[in-house]
Amino acid sequence: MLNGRTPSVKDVAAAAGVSLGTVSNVMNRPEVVSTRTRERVERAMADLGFVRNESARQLRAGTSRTLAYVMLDGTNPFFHDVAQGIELAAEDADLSLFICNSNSRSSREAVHLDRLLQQRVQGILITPVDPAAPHLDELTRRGVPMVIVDRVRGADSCCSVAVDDVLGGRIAVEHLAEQGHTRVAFIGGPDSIGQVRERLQGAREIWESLGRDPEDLVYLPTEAMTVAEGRSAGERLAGLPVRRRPTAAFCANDLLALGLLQQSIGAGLRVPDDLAIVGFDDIEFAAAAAVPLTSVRQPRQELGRAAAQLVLDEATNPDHRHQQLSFTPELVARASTVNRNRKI
Amino acid sequence: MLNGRTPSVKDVAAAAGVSLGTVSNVMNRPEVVSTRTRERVERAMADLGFVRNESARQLRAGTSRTLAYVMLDGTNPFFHDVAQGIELAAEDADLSLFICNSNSRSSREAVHLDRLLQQRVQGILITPVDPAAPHLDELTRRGVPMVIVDRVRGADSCCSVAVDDVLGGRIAVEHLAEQGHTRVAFIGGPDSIGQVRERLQGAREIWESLGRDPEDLVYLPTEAMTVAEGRSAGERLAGLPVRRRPTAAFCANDLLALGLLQQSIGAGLRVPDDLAIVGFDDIEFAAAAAVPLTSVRQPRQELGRAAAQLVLDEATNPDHRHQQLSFTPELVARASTVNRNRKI
DNA sequence: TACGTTCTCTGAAACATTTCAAAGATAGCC
DNA sequence: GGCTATCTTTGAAATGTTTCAGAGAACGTA
Repeated sequence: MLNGRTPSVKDVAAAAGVSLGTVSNVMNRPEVVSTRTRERVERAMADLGFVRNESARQLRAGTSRTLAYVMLDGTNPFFHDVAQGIELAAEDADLSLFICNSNSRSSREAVHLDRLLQQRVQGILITPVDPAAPHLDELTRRGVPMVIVDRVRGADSCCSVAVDDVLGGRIAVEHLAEQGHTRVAFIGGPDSIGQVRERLQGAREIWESLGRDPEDLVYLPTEAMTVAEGRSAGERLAGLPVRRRPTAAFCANDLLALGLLQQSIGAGLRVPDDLAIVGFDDIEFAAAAAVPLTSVRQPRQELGRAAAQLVLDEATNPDHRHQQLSFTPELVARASTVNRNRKI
Repeated sequence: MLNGRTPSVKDVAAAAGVSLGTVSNVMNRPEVVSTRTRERVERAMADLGFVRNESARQLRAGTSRTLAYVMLDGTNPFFHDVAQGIELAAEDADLSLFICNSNSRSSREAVHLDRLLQQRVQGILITPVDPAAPHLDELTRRGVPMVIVDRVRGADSCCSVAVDDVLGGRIAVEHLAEQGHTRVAFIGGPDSIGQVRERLQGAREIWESLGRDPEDLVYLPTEAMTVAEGRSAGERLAGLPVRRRPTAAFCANDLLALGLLQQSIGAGLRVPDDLAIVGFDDIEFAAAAAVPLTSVRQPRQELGRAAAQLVLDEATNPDHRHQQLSFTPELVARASTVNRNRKI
């Protein structure tokens, strides 16, 4: 009767001598079926090796059991930590998580979103290439719950979860100023990235409020936020005339900072004595660097978890209101800025 | 007529004044429909904002458009590179990739597999916690194409893709011997992990074939393959009496090596002069470490790509034969073992 | 005009599940 | 035994797509 097919509820029903509806009840409302019947059905399922067909379930029920996260850059561990936070929240809600990676390409992002729409996922979490991209509006227009992660978006068109990047920039540079540095580099880019702009803004704000000369906060733009770009920024830094050369650098993320650190040590500089370095994100490899990296910590997992909760609220709560959650970053001082052998 | 529902083929058909079948043809066999009609249908789709319901498609067509990868450890960038390779191959075949993370927990792995079975994915790629786990047999018994990545499995029960770990162990230790080291540590564990055993075996083989005393190859077992365990192994290493203390360490992966590197430098050792270090995997952060890490490179993306091709072959080719692909690892020598200021 | 070919299009059946009104069984009570 | 209330089970309808046999139209040819 089965001839090789994978068994369906119908087969289970036949084997257990009950109707389709009863088998469905055993799966979805076990409390309404008598213990005896339930056991017989469960037995039949096990014997036949029945596995529920999720497509059919979803088609009829109209609702999927998955969330999706479209991450921006798979090579940055930061996003994996965010994903891990989402995964934990999804697990609690008994949902699966679909992880996609746009690799900073807007076209790839659009392809992923289209497919997720086809899958009718319950909600989409995304760290977009460009928060203003029209394909994001498309989602909200369709009514798909969406939360922007680690970016913000104008108006209250959707929920978002981020860290106060201006504050992050302030505390990083404040820390460097406290360590006695009078000329500081800001490394990051391209400045189409909102975070870069805001971290720089925070850096400038605190710098000026400390009464320092704006000229002494040197902006070294990069093409991307990668280790390789960090190294190249290090070379440019080394190329500056000594009088103009900063004694400390604030990098817009940890990958840049690690690249800078590597290049500097390779060039014979002592960190932090010749060059102090602050990163951003506090990824695991920051602490594990040979000179452990001072960094502005974002609560990565917490970010993901909060985002997941917002998207679930939007999906299930009829009087959901969009929120823009902002977390507070925190400075983690390590050896790349603080020299233990020197009293400050 | 739509009252808020998301539009279906039926709505498109009505709007374009054609039948259901024609709309379906426009999507799946555009060549059989006349240009005029096709354009009218496409117009209607765009106007209504039609998005195909993947569940219904899959239910009827009986086949999904997704592959899945169950990775072992989301904190190790190695697996993300493998995933990236799979993703590229999937993209070529116009499939989506579902990435799950078992976090080295067998129970979590089983949950993911069960869900993937429900989704009727086309094939499963997996780096299993335990290649002998019965829930893997279950998959093959059900006829779901499966490929083991970075592990091997007895017999020819399924395809697998891996690197020759014994060889990897040999070339790592051979390199250290060439650099003049006469006492070497092997750091890795637990030895329930096949890789650890094989890399150690390779190390021992070459060591003995070079006529060295087995006593001089010191095995320092670890609890896990993490940065933290690498640091702790460093402490144990430092605790050995000087006469017994190795001057070089071969770590079973790069995370261990990075931890060891960090601990060693923190303790004032010079790398490689006081301690040379070789890692395994050649993750991106290996090259980016402050003392760039010598490592045994696995072709990570290639591994993923090959695995995806095997699983697709199994899914589509009726006379598919299981294969055990083995890639050749390659030593990448960097500053953690080779001192530029010293002639060898 | 009649006929065969080729090109388009149609509409009903099938996929595996959930849902729900209603039927049936069981038990308690007078 | 008859009645009601409660607990179980049933079976048909519905979900949105693909498939496919066959109906129609258009066209060239004899």
